[in-house]
Amino acid sequence: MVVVNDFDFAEREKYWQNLWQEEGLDKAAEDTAAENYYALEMFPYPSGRLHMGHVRVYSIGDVMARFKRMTGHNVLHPMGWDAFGLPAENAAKEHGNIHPKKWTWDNISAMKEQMKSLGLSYDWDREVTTASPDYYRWTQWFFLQMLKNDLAYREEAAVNWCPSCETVLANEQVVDEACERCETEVEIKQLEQWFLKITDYADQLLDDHELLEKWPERVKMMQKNWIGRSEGAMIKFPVPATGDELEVFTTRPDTVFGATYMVLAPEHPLVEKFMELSGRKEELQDFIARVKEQEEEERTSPDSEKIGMDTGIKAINPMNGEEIPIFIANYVLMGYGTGAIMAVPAHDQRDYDFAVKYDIPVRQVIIPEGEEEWDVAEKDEAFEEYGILINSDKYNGLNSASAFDKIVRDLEEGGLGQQEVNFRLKDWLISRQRYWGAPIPVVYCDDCGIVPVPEEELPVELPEEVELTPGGESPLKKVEDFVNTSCPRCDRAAKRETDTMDTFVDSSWYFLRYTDANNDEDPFLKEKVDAWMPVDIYVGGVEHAILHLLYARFFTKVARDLGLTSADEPFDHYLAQGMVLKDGAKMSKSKGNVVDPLNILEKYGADATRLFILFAAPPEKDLEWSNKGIEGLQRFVNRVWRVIQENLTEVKEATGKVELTGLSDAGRGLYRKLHETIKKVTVDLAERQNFNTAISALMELTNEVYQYIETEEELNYQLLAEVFTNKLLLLAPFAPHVTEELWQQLGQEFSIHQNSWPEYEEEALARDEIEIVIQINGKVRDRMMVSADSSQEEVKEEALKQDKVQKYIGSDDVKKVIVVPKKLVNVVL
RNA sequence: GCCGAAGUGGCGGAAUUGGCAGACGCGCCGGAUUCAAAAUCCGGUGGGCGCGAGUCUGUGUGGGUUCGAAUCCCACCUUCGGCACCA
Repeated sequence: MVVVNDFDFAEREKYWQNLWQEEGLDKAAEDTAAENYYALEMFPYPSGRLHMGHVRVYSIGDVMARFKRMTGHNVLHPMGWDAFGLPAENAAKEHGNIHPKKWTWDNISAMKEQMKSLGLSYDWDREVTTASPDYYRWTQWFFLQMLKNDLAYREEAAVNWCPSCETVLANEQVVDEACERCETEVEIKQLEQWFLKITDYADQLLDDHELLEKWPERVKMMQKNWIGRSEGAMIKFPVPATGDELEVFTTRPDTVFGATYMVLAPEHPLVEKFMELSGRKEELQDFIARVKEQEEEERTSPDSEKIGMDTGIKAINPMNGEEIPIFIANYVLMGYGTGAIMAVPAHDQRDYDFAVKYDIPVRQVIIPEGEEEWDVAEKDEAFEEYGILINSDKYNGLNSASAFDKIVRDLEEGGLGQQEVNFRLKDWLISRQRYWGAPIPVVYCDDCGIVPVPEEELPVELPEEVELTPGGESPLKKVEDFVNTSCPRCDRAAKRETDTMDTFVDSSWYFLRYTDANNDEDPFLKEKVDAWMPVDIYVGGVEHAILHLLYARFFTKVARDLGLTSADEPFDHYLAQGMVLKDGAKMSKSKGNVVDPLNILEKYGADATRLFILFAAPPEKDLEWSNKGIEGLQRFVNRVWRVIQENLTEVKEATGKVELTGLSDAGRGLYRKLHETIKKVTVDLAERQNFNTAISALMELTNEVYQYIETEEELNYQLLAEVFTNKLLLLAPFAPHVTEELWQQLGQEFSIHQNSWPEYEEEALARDEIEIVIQINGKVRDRMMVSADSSQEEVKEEALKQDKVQKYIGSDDVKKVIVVPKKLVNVVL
């Protein structure tokens, strides 16, 4: 027996990584006849250290990229850096004099090295860094295009303020009233800020989910909930006392005859005017102050008590001319609809509770359709379903749906309302009072107002000399050289915008830039972007389901409407990969359960690490890290290695193609297993992205090779040569280093990664005899071998002849026999 | 409250179209090798009863459809995720 050493991953992995890089194996070609394939993983924030979550996403993406290269595709597999953001500023503050720029670039080079040591096959010629002026120049350019097309605007609004990050946040970045980054509770402030009009695209973002067949349903559902489309009507209620018209949004115009009062949110613009007229100004002021003191959470919880106060002012119901009181109450929010409602206590439980409390009339206008009866007064509960109209004048007897249409039509004719769709989604607040971001390229001129920086003057570069002191304003405000400029329009002294852009803006278009990453004339050429877009597979964490993925979809649609690309959607297939857990919890410093990939790579090597993280769970599920588990995969690598070492000389000498007819039974079995494995791994990669089952199939094949070698008297080295080379090809996307090494040892030409993916032979899969399971009354009782071409009738008869079957039948009657071809026979007694 | 996903051995997971439940790996048990160990190789491993051939039982719970259900239907429980006084 030959004594062999295990694969020396520490030395050989590095060797191959360098060689691949020198040979430029991973570069995407352009204008080839091959079909393009764009494999992308969410680019990281350059924190300086890779974590296990990174190892997982990038391993998944790399397998897909390598697999597609082998199946003859021209693959674009780029990487870059989401390099703007707060951690760089915080690090600068904490570690004294490190400039965010230096910190960021140092981290990038460190992480790049770590990625290389994982054997990831990126085309580094297309690397993008969002914090680099030649990238953010185009981020600013995008902003200017949006400004030009009324998709960017500045407005005063109630916004979320994170006191710890000292900046405003978009709604998407607030989770449970706290900052998504630092979990500090946000404050609501009235401030003037920059917004992007994502609401203009609300309908498209919703409707085009239909195009996204290869997206997880739950992600589309989350976006759907977030966008929150509801159909209804805008109705105007005249207020004779002031001459105003009070606009409300309702999804139930069919219940308009049941409106017995109106409610304004305390922040509603008409509140002030109504208070003056009410004659009870002070009481109302006290009340509003009380509501505003309530914590946001308390105020917006469905369980909290509804409180309100009558203003004494009346509105007129436009449908029946009835005069109804206007209340101010805590349960109506300024942030949704118009901040005012028509209250229909009989058909809305909240209004019902309020009406009972304040002794307001309840008028039922809908009754259930059909048998059921529902009297609101009797049940002491609102009836919220659709039904048949009553007490509604000429609309009586109609069902809700047709009453909805008729009432809306009549309102429209009278100029008193119209059909309307309302969204929960709000415009995207993108300005940030931070230094380390792309400056918003506008100038404020006393005479000309807001003036965009001319495109040829881009980028508006971030000044390097800056003092990062706290204060709640952009640090750029204090950089006089930056702030003081001249107006591009009138040339008089003017001031620059000092806010920078949300980093999610940077990441909303980076996948477009990769397609033409080094273009310094344009963000990208249309022909290049169209050659690659949409991304064929996009891999990343589901924590971005709403944030990044919604913004990226929005940007792509804007780019399309600007004529920059033909793509409607950025990502054809989104693979939402699960988290990497340790001891059942997300790895975190505070829990002390962090496993550092660098230690793991050092101890087990890149191949074993990649294999384990792909094997331990299907990609979309959370994965429990296990040090024992990775040892198992290292064992597998060495099993593959060892069996080839032990037979290397003979296998290298064996030439020629295996002849099916010349094989022994055991050889035939191994040959079949090889082709079954080719089929299985191909389907798992191409159709299911189930890397775990693909790897287990390769383990089975390896086990079978060991079986064959142990049991077969005279080894067929030709067969083994064919099994080994094909197995290495199948394993290459998962474990690129050890397969390359073995490939070379077998005397094959560099590089295995430039070889074609193996194809299975139908005839190798064929069997002369197949095993048939025999069930009696659905329970497995026996099995038998039959010739593969037996007819159903023959199988049935053969089954009934079996001793065991006869024993079970005994004296009973056989009622029925079910034959499933090539699988089983079920005898029903 | 509304919407969605999931629940399978000691553990991670497999079963792709309604057809042998538990592939593969971890762990554990046994054997070979060794002076001994590590490593490696081989075998066993859902639970109950049985010396055994066997046999009963088993995919969150309870029903149902079917010759046959982890898979389909109904009801429920649990966990996770999204939205939530949204008018």
